[in-house]
Order: sequence, then structure tokens, then C-alpha cells
Amino acid sequence: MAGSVHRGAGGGDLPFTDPAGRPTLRTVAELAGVHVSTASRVLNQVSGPGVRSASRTTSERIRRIAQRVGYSPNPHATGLRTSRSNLVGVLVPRLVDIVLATIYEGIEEATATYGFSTFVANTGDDPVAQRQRTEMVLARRVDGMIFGDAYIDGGFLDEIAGRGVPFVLVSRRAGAHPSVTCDDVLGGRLAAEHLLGLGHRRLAVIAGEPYASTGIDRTAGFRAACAEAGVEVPEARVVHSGFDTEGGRAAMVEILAGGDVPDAVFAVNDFAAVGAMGVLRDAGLAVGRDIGVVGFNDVPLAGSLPVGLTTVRSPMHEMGVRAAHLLMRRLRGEQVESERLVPSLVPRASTLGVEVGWSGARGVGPGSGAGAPGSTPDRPAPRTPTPR
Amino acid sequence: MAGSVHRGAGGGDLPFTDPAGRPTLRTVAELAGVHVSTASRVLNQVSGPGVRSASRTTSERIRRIAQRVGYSPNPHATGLRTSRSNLVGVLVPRLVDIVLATIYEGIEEATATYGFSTFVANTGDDPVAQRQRTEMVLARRVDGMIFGDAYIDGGFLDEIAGRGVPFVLVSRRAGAHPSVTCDDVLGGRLAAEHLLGLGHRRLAVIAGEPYASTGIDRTAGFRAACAEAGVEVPEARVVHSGFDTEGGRAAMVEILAGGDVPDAVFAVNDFAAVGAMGVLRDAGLAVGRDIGVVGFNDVPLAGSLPVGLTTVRSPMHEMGVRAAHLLMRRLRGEQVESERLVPSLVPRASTLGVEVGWSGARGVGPGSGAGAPGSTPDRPAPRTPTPR
DNA sequence: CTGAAAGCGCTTACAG
DNA sequence: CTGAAAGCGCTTACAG
Repeated sequence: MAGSVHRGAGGGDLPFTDPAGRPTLRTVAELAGVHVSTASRVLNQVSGPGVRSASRTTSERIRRIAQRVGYSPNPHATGLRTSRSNLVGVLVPRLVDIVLATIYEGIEEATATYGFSTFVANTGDDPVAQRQRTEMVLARRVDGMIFGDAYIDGGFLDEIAGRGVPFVLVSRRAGAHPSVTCDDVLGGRLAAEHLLGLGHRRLAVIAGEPYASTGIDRTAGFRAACAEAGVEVPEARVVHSGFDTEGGRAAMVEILAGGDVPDAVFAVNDFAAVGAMGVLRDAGLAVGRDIGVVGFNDVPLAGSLPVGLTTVRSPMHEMGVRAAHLLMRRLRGEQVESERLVPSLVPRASTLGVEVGWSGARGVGPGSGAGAPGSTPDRPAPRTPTPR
Repeated sequence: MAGSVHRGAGGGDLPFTDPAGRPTLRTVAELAGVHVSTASRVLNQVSGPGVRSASRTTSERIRRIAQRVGYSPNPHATGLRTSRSNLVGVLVPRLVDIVLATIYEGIEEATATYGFSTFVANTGDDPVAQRQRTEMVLARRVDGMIFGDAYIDGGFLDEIAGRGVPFVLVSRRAGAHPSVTCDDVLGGRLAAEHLLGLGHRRLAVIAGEPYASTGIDRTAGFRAACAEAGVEVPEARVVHSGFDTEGGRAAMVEILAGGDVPDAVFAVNDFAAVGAMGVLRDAGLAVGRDIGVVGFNDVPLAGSLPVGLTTVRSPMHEMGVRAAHLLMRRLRGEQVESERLVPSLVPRASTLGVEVGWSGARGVGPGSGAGAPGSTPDRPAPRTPTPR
């Protein structure tokens, strides 16, 4: 079967194919009447004007034949010979998290333009899985790695760096390792300034996992901006959480259990915000009227929710693309610098209709009304606008 | 650097490492004082009781040393020699669709138990990308493929099958190619029976892409159950759509534009349902009170929405796992059969509070109340319960 | 029970 | 401009 199914586009059985019937370099060379080394040189030639690895006619013949038989080099042979695989390993907490999936799409897209393929693995933010999956990926002889699941302390990453594996981080930073992140401190500030501007003073934070720089920095930025405005966010109203809806639910329950209902909540992740909204609904609080909620990332769904979610948009796809480019530069041996991309606030109904010291913030910032197709129309004007 | 960073766990530089300083089979053999062929035989030996490829003491010594130096076989060398890569290629429409991401997690998890790694690629359901990504994956010499983006006509897949590439389908079926799907016809029926049982008669369907068996079968099952109950679903109220929130929005707008407001809508995908809910909200219709909405898949978010979404749960993760097992069996040369997994209805607030001929459906089916942590509490009893 | 050889499909100095 | 050789790290009959 193998010998009969894989044929060149030219039809007919080919000489010197591999066991699966695919054409090899030898197939091309033989058909062109040249030595395989000549075929190799021609096919790998950087198409510069000055350099030539064979006469024009020979080169053209080889290329034509390669094309006709559908030659594609065996990556195992190439990899064995060159000890380069054109493979990168990507570790993420979970691909079902749309934030990471979007980042990964950017990585995949950008690495493909360099002729690289990617292995992705989920680690669930579990240190044991991180080690195990990293070893598995390394055993595949990837040329480099991108970690989307860094712990802020970075002990494991130091170790990997010590073994000489080139890598970059994405989404989360750790130590001095090169990373591409959102400016999370700024993002937290944007959320705080928005809520403060609307007159909120009793604020709570659903802060994410304590080991992730995203949650840490967003929370820090939020609290810093509050402090500058003379507003304190007490420890009891800053609770850690998973980044998913369930995490948001649990955190919101804990905050409400404090007995002390905030007038607005900042969740460092949209899905956590959705979970929080569910709890608030069950508690009889109308989000966007009785209480404000701000999320982070601006996932596509945020604007389509029954109550549109005000959120801080982070350039997820772009982060993935940039991380891929950064890794490619590292693989070329260049010295690289970390990059921090700028977030922006997207105001929607979950904060714009709340009846606390409203200050005309409506329409402020990008995306407020004319935003994405999924954006939420503004609510009717709140009843008691009280300009600052 | 290379020579100094990669060392065995035993410390010290190793002899006969690869260019990156990793131990090779030769490293192990040399250290054990045997020929590399002996080391290879021992390390690859299926640990059966009868068969031995070396004396006990020799075997143990080789294994101990391999372990100590952290030997892992070079997959390029193994692949070149055996023409097997232990790699599978996975094509999906989009990994940012949590449905596909969940399926992929199942695939990845299950293939890993066989020592396989996976390449995933997004095709965006674009036929050109499908071809291009398939060729790219095949050029990596995968042993088999899993397609999550099959078109119902399956022309492209027939071609791939004709080239002798072993593959299975997941999520969507096509032609006679082996597939693991949800019983989508049954799922559509469950949705219809639920709505009919609640007294709904003016039904609409957001049917998904016309080339995807998921949407086709769910719609067919829905309409068949309606027909059997003597309820007609006119063509004008069955509209195709993308599977995302934006697709659901567009479809709902189109349905409403018909001038003829349904009393319930079945969307073949939860995210499309969320998009539809957004449009209904904007149109001043209260979902779960003025109009019923049913989705499909039961993504984690469904139960956390401000109005909990009634939906048909499909075993997404399980589908991925089964598809992986099915492919592995194909790779062993076994004859395989398609599998169809059973869906179940999860009633929530988006249908349980609607004021049309209510029939005591509350509490029917699994997951109605005691469901996931994210499930939505039932609404207060509707005002005019009218048993069938 | 173990070794020696051949060869998988490439690339890369090195000759000529 | 082109060929010939060596070798990447394995596995697998084949001897002995």
C-alpha cells in the first residue's frame, strides 16, 4: 500500500522513496541526474543574487522536479543532522482559558511564519505538571520554549535557564527572564481610576492566584491608584481566587461573607468577574445598578453579557505574537529586552448605571459605545448624577 | 557552553554527548561497558517475564546508568530509523472556542498516555487553511491525524484518506470516515422536547454553519421532534450562523427582523445562545420570562450567566479522549467503528420561568438544580402553570 | 547473551 | 559548478 498511495503530483511511482512512499532528496536528485548533495545545496540555498550553489539550469531543474514530486524534507533527518528541530514548546495553565488560547493563537501564527511548529501543553498551574511537561517537551528536542504559566518566584525557570534552554515568558513575568506582558500595573490603575471617577469608595478586589504576576500587578496598580486618591482598600476586601468563573464565585462569596458589601468590585479576570456577577445576582444585587463590576482582558463575550462587562482590554493576541518574535530573536543569539504592552479601559453597563456619585464618566475612554459589535448599549442615565 | 550546561544528574561531563551536551545512547553504552546495540535492546525491551535482551545484571546496569545520566532518546534519530514519529496532528476550527479547546485537552491527555505528542493548528473552518495546515502537519511526519473541523461533504478528507494517512474525526462527522461525535440528533430532540413540554409552539433555531454536521444534526433532531408533536418550525425561523457570540447575535437579529417573534429559540451552540441573549436584551425581551433560550454544550460559563442558560450538555472532554483512543487503534491497524456519545438536557432559568403553557418540567433531567457549582438557582415558579 | 554492521534521509566541509 | 564522503543517533536483523 505505502508504495502505491504516496506518489508525486506527476503521477506514477517514484524511485528511491521512503518506506511510506514519499519522495526523498534522493528521488529528486536521481530524477534530475545530480548528486544528492547538489540537490540539497540547491533546495536549501538562500535565494540571494550573488550566491549560487549550482548552475542556473541545474538549479531550476532540481527545483522544478522537487515541486513536481511534492518533495518535503524529512524533518527527522534534518533534525538529526543539524540538531535543530524548528520546534518550540509552549506551556500554558489551561488552553480552555480563552485568554491563554488567544495568546497561543498569536504564538502559533507568528512562529509559523518562521517555519516553526509548536507543541502546547497544559500544566494547570501545577508545579509537578510544569516540570513533567517541560521535560516531555524538551525530550522532543524543541529549539526553545515559551512559558505562559510562570510563577512569580521563578525558581523552576532559573533552573531551566541554568540548563541552557532558551525561553521567553508570556502573560506573566518572573525574575529577570525576558517576558512579554500587559502593563498590568497600569491596567489595575485604569480600573481604579474609572471606579473612583464614578464616585465609588467601598472597593473590593478579586485578586487571582497569589503566584501569578498578572493578578499581583493588577491588584497593586489598583490599590496604588486608590491610595493616591485617599481611598483605602482593606485587606479583607482583597481576596485571592482562581482565574475562572468558579474562582470568581468563591471569592465573591467570601467578600460578601465579610458582612460589608462593597459598592464596586474589580476582578483581575473577566471570567472571575462573570462568576462574581452570578453570586451578586443570587444575592439580589443588580450588577450595574446596585453594584459596579470591572473585569480584565475584554474577552469577546464581555460585551455580549446580559449586563455588558466593563473591563480592561489587554492585547492578548499581540502578546503571543510578540513573545514568538522575542523567542526567535533569542534563538538567533540576540540579547533581548522584556516588553510591556499597553491596556485600555472599556466601560460598559456593569459600571455605568450604578447610583453612586456618578460623575459623567459615560463615554469616557475608547470603546465605550462604538466598541466591538458585541458591545453593550449604555443604560438609561442614572437617576442622581452627582458631578465630582 | 553546550558542553558544560547539559550534564547528567550524576554531575560531571559525560562522554559522547550530542552537540548540545545531552547524553546519547553511546554515552550510556560506554559507561556500562556494552555495545550501543545492547543498550538499545535493553532500553526498548518490553518488560515481559520471558523475553530478555540481556542478562539481568547487564540490563539493570544499563537502566541504572540511563536513569542517572538522564538519557532520553533523540526522537529525530528514532523517527528516522523507524519512520514513526509518535506524533499526531490535530486540526480545529479555532482553539479559542472553548468547545474545541476542551476536546483538544482530552486528545492531548489521552495521546500522552501512549507516549504521543500533538501538533494543533487552527483552520478557522477555511478550506484553504485546512489544506495548507494539513500539508504542514504531514510534512512533520505525524503518524496520524485528528480533524475537528470536518466539512459534511468530506471531499478533502476523502483525498487525504486516499493518500493513506490514518485519521479520525472528532466533534463533526463526514461520510463514512470514523468519527467520535455527540449524538447531535438526540441532543436536538432533547432541546425540542424540553421546549414543547413547557408549552412553546413558536420556535426558532440558530442553526450554526451549514457545512458542520453538529449544527445540521442538532437542527434535524430538533425539527423532527417538533414535527412529531405536530409543531412546524418554518424555514424563516431557522437561520444559519457562526458558532460564536457574534454569529448568534447576527442570527437573532435576522430572526427578529422577520417581524414574527418566537416564544423560544434553540441555538446549536452556547456562545451563539449568549449572542442571541444579548440581542433579545437589547430588544427589550427578558430571557427566561418573555422568551426561552436553549443552548448546546453546557460550557462552564452557562450556569454562571446572569440568567442561567438551559442547554444540552455534550461530553466534550470525553469526545477528545475517545477520538485519541480510536486513532491509536487505527494506527495499530485495527478496524474501527464511529462512536456517538449521549448528551443530556440541563434546564436552567433561561427557559424555566417563561410564561407559556408551563408543564412541570422543572427538575426534569440531570443537572437541573444540583448541577455544577456554577449552576443557577431556579427562578420563582411561573405565574400560570398549565399542565399539558 | 552480546557485538558488529548496515542504513534511515539529510547536510556540510572538502576536493577537484 | 558538482561530486563523494562522513556522520548525526538510533534500531534491527544477523552472527556467533
